[in-house]
Amino acid sequence: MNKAAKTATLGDVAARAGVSTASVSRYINNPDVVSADTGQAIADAIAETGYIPNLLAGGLASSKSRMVAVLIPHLSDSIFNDTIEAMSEELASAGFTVLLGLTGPKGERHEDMVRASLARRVDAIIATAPQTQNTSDLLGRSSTLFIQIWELSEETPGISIGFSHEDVGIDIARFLFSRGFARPHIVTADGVRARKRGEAFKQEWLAQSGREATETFVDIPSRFGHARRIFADLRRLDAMPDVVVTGSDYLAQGLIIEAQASGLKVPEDLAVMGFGNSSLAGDMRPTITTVDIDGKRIAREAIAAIRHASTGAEPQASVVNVGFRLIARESA
Amino acid sequence: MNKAAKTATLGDVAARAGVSTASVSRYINNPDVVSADTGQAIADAIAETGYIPNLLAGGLASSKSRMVAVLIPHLSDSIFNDTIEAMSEELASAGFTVLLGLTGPKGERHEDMVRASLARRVDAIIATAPQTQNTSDLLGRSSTLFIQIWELSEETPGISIGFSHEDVGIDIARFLFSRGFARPHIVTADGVRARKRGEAFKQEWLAQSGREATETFVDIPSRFGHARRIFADLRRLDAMPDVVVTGSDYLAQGLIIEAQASGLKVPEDLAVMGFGNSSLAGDMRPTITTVDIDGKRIAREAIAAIRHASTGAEPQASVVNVGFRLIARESA
DNA sequence: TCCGGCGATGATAGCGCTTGCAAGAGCATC
DNA sequence: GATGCTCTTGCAAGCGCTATCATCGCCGGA
Repeated sequence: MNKAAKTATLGDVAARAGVSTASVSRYINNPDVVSADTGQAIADAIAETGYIPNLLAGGLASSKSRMVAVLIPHLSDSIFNDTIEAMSEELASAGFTVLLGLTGPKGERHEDMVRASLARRVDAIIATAPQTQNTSDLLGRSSTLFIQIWELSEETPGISIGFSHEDVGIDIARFLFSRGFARPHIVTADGVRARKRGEAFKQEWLAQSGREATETFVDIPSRFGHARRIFADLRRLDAMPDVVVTGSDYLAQGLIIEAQASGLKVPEDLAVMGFGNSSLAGDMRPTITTVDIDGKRIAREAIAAIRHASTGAEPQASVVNVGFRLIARESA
Repeated sequence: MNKAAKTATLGDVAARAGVSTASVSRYINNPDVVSADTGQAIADAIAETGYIPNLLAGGLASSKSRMVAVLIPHLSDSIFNDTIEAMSEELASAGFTVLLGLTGPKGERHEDMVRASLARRVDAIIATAPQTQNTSDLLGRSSTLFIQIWELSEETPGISIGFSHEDVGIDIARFLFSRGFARPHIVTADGVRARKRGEAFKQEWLAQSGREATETFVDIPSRFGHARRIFADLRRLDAMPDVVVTGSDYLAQGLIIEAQASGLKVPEDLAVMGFGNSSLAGDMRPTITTVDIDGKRIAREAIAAIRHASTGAEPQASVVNVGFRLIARESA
């Protein structure tokens, strides 16, 4: 192993196999188009030289980078993690490389990340946040596919794959009402989606029960660490709610722990609803009633869209609704 | 916004600014080397054309991609998340793009990811897993910088930035002994690092107390969901331990919850030690005694190493010990 | 006045790959 | 035996940028 030796190039492989670089390139990208004999010769040459394709060069030449940017707010306690994990695995097995962009809890760095992604000439940008005015300008100019996930948005250019947050709010309201709860309190994170769920929930609750639900706001994201303060706020309410609706399983878990620590029983004294069906939800004591989002499905739809776009065909359905599932467990 | 228009290139900007492409390139990569006048002209031209550099082309030409691959086992319930988050932010602000590679809990896809990273000609690969025989061959041939984090490894080529897992085991043993615990039980994940901590812990405990610690093994990674089974196992032991040592705060949290659910008080009836100082550790009830790893520090050291290597200088210190800090809280 | 030196700029040869185009080979058809 | 296909292959022109080298003023010192 001569460490100083320059890495082998397509040309080296071609020379060794006694064919043209074009054939080697064809073999690598689509083995079937070369004859069996040359194919074998090339395969041998690749093995002997330890050739590793240079995808920078390949991307430049073909103007297809086979890279996809995944933009999310943050990593820890994130309700997106399961989706991102599924996304990353599906993308990898489809031959795409994932560029990770953390945009900050409030999307402070969203535009920077979009810009960086465009500079890398990614084939698509998958983001949990919508396009902003600035980013649409950028994207419009480059015609890069923009896929917004966890959302159904008709307005934004590009496609969106997700579910209706309004419907989630409505379903939760109906579910809790049917379970006989009387004084729900909703903890809404300071973001568009959570607000949509919150509004829909409150309206539907009013429609069902004729009474108003109470509400608290928290900084985005809804995380475990917020629970102490929120629980303390709850205790200060005129009437303690009988169920609290949260925007993430992490926060739900936190509230359950706080409630128990102060002697309340969950769900008897206080019930709690989560959101996201993170892996912890089914393992918590009590298990957490929550809303499941099918991350794998979102990932597959996203890849299908990327594939479709790369054929040059006209964009098809620009809004894909993957739905959600309310999972009734012990906590509410 | 003419969507069909080809994206502007360096040449377009140069033409518009009335300078050569070389000058534009210089301006972009190092604004100071061009005169103020041309600089201004170029800046205007860039703004007018909406130019976004093509980093694929740039990387090809300079053979510096300014991309760094970050390879981790998985995303959810991961003790690495805080480190990765820090890493990603530091890298982004240093102008690097992060390639995310999920290698699978047992590193099933480690080699694939290394190969993909090399094909992208990343400037460095940062991984939590060590090089394997196959990957060293690959890396040796390409002379790409390999940085192993969360580990101190003299053997592997490349550099490693982390801490001594043996020392962690020893410190935990001493700490628990000094707190007066008598029957520790250690839950060891099925991975090299956890084993190192486990062995060191057991030896040191024996040395301190003259008695053996009991041990259980779990599948890697140590996650929240394992807690039920482990706790059940604990109850079946001849003598219930008075403290259990885990490999992650998630698992520790799970055990605390199980213990409480079955009527035990933590730490009075059963104490629990975590590992990693994830954000939840300080917010749990009771707060979790754990070991803190300075993720930001690891990130900064990694970037320093990448910077150093890119100057072409000889590799400096190949093992950087960032240490760790045992944080005594309520759970043990 | 002349020359060395220096800062700023342009011309240009690649970086390693992809792909349209053309050409050669093999073969069935009439 | 000529014609027209299909299947493989090679040639060569880029893809958009960086970096080396040469050039051109211009200033200070001799």
